[in-house]
Amino acid sequence: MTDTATTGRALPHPEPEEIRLESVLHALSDPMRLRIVRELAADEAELSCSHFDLPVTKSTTTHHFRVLRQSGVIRQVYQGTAKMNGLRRDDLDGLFPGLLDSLLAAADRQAGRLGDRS
Amino acid sequence: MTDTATTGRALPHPEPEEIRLESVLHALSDPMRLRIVRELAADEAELSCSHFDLPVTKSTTTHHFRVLRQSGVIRQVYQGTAKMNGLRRDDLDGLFPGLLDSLLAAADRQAGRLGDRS
DNA sequence: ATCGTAGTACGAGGTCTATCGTACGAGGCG
DNA sequence: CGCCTCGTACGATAGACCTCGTACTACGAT
Repeated sequence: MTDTATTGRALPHPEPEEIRLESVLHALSDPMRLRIVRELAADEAELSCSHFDLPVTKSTTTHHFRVLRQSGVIRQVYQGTAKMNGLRRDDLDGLFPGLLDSLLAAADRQAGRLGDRS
Repeated sequence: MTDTATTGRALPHPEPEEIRLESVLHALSDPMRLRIVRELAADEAELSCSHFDLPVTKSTTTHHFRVLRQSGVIRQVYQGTAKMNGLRRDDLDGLFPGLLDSLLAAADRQAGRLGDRS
């Protein structure tokens, strides 16, 4: 009641020890999902799914967010009808120190090189 | 003639500027290929395909090495009937500084955590 | 020249993936 | 309540991917 948290029910997330590097890399190997993660990292805040303006349908968007969540890259929480998404920075840094930053830096670098102005 | 290099013909490799982060991540998201890359990094030398004792057939092995080469992760050179494989450390470090080391460290960490003794 | 070894090519099978469309559920707001 | 928005679920489709087996090439050694 005095809880500021979620209204809806919970979503299944992998425990840190269940997160597999291969799954994380696979999740990030899709351009759409890498783009989502970059935006999430840039804003440094929880963002709703609808905040993203992806060139795919809603169904496909749901699919990509689910892949990211099930691989352990993001955390999703219902907040009313919206679903807030946040990077699992702490968990990933604990498991693979420095990896996330390197990946994000690599993505930034490539985006700059290719002229994909953020 | 005074060339110490290859006997056979050349294999197509992507130029550094053609290497895409997504392709690299996809290449490394397969357990068999990640294993190959880890061995390659550990030995710090060029290894022949047959040096690897993978639990798949020769055809499949060829396939995985091709994926790694085409994504820009390894360099392959014919040397007689053997094909020598080497990590493209310099090119990758130039494109994505620190990424390869982070990835290898992450893989090592996970292998240790899961008891996959090297 | 003959054989053996290293690796390729090609095709097939089965699985997984990305995408879509439509129909549905849950929550906020008039 | 009725409606709109956010997101899900399910089914379908087309393409990619991993795996294999068999037939083949290239090189080196006997």
